Amino acid sequence: MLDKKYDFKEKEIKWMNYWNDEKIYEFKKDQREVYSIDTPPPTVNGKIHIGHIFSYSQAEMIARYKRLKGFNVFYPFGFDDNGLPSERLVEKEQGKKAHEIGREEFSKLCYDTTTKYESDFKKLFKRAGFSANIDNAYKTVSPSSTKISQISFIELANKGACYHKESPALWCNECLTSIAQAELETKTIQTMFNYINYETTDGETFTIATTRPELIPAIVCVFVNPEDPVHNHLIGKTAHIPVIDVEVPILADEKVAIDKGTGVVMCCTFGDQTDIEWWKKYNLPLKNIFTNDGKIVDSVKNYGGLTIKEARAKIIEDFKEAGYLVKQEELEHEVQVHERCGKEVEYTVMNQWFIDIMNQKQDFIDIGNQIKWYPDHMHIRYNEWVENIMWDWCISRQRYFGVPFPVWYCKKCGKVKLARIEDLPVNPLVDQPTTPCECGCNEFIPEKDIMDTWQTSSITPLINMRYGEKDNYEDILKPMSLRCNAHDIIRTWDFYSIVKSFYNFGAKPWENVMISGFVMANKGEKISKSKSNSKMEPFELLDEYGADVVRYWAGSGKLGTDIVFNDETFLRGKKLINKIWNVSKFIEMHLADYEDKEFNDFEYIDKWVIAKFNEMESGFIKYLDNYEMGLALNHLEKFFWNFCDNYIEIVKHRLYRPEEFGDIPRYSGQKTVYMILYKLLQDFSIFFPFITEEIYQELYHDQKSIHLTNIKEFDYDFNNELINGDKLNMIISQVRGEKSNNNMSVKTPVKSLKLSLSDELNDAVNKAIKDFKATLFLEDLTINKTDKDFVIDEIILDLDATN
RNA sequence: GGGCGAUUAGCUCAGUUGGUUAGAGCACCUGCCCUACAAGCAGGGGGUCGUAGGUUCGAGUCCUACAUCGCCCACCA
Repeated sequence: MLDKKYDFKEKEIKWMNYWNDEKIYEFKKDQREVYSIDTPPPTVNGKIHIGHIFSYSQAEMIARYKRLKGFNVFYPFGFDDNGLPSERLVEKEQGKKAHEIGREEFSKLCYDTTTKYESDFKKLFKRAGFSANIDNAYKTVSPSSTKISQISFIELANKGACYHKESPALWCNECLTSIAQAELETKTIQTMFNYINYETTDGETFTIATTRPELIPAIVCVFVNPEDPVHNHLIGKTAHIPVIDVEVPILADEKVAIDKGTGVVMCCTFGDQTDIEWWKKYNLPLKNIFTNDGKIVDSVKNYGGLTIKEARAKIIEDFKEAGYLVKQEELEHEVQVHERCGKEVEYTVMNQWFIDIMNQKQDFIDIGNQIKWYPDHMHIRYNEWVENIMWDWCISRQRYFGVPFPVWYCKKCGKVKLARIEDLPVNPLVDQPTTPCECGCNEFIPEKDIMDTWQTSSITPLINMRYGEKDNYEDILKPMSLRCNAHDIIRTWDFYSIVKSFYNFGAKPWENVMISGFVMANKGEKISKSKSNSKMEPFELLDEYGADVVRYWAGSGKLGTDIVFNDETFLRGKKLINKIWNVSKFIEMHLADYEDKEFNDFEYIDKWVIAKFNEMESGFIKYLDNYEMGLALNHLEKFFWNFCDNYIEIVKHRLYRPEEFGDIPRYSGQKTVYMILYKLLQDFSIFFPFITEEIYQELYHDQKSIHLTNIKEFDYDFNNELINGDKLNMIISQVRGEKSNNNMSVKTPVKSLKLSLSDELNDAVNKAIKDFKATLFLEDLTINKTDKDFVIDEIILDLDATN
């Protein structure tokens, strides 16, 4: 017997353990078609927020749907624990910077800390009813991931797709590492636009405008546009920069915007992207005046040793004092900052490893075109990113905790020495190459840098297929069926994965990409950036509402669309769960003597509701096939409430009173509720794995778990009853309305009802006459003919009846 | 400045390929404890579908322009 009230606290733990013990979701190769899901390994930075539940649940629902459809679902899980996010977490917890702790100890701390936080994530996802392989989660920093990551790297290097070069790169002087374009964010800052006078050596004064006067000591030339009538006569002259007392040439370039600032630009190596372009194009000298930790190098007179900000203030002061500062304007503009720390990025020139992006853009677009994107417009977003990218992918990081490059440099000739595949994984700081350099030298300098964390997380398809191992899944995971993630990492995870798949295999990594939205705390306020709000803490929500209700919220809404957190949706979910429980209790009550057997003598209303179910489920499946789990749920929910409020209200009389209606009509009702509840539970199990399991085990139990059953269409085709059954229900509804308008109970007897009906509807009413009369508490029915569907001519209520 | 999305009831949102009187939940109002459920049931009020044009027999839905909001990117001279 189902309990009077559903206690999610008790039941959810029970079924969580049951699924675990019985290995309900375990993957084993068999003859079934595989559906594989490449789910994002969460970044382990300590913060678990409701956004995790939201987008991960949506993919989880797809896993459950595909399982119900008969696929052998391969649903691995992992953690992205290497790299800067983990390092920053540890630095914060220790209150010390990595270099103060020391490389080895720091790495160990990172490993231990991430493992600790991962266990919280595992708990969370299990409690939320995730059917992924959580216990065997991979770590992107583990030896096996390291090995695969290094194999991938070596394959790229051997193909010439990956190169080592001294080149300008984006630099974060907070995190002390180079970074990639994808790791940038834009931030609006208030700054000062400074107008400063320079002079030509023949005595003409001209003005430049800059927001970054501290870069003046790095000036290498001045540019004007050759089309600029006011300034083009300066071209070819030499500019004298006061205060710092240097002379630089004045050159022409059409990229200078005449109407921006003063129309005269100084080029410093490097202040921005354009400076780098000009530096390459005109072969300009290099004046690297910043130290890696954001100070002016000592060799700069007067300013050496100052921080960038201090230098900015002092230079302005000096130019002002000398009379060269013409004016200052307040300016609000966007600057690029490092997404991990929010600090403005600089540029630096050093030896780095890069993956070729710029030469293969079209291939990346082509692969994007071979993948189906849900929703479709996210594909455009991907294309936009690829088209606008400006740098090769810098994968070197001057950090500690991550995958080491399997690389040494020959001490004698300097040549790059790659590790042999069979020797992987290697750590060049500890291990030595197993063969000498081509030049014969046996001494090597190890590569100290580690790889960008995306270099490894972009190969989750390879990690999932255990690439390079003997016992692998390459045959079933090339390509994987589905990649799912939120829209913030299209440009990183999705893009880089496509890059890697292109270089490693020359093929797409997945068939489909499903992009979920973001949870917003308020309109325009990302949850990850809002202050912690206990109302939205995942564990507290799970405690208060239970996993099924939390999943209801997560599964609502439209794919790819951001949602604002609101607790009305939780309330709605709570009501739905409660209703599922209650109607199941009702049905169980009437199945005490039920035996399932072949039966074809269904009552009219039973045929109608079976047809309604079929109609609903085909729409339901259509939504799910398009990864629209929110719309699918909505669709199912709508049917379900109608089923309870309309159909159950009709059939209950027949179920309660066989002496009045007969045993066979009662059996028809029993069979109908038995079959429909089974299918409803299956459909709902995608969203509510716990309560559906509880009811399923109590009432059906034909498999070890509802999550091992398959959905099949009803064999019955009762579509003929659809339209007139709906109309019959409209009549019932209107008569009930009449009672309600008279402030009477729905049980108020109807003394007399006069209807005019079409022939078809007349036929339907006759077939369902007993149900019809019982539902309305109708005593006397008169039917006339009409060419309309129906007209209610007269309703006489028994007004003396006590409510 | 470029790209994408959104704009529908007081609030949160549905509205499948254009087709009768535009839907749901919450909130509000009126009733109803009827042997599954008051976390419920039966009803009700409430919308010129962002603005202006256009295509069409017919537009919330298609086209054009504009406005507002959000996201991504570019813009550090």
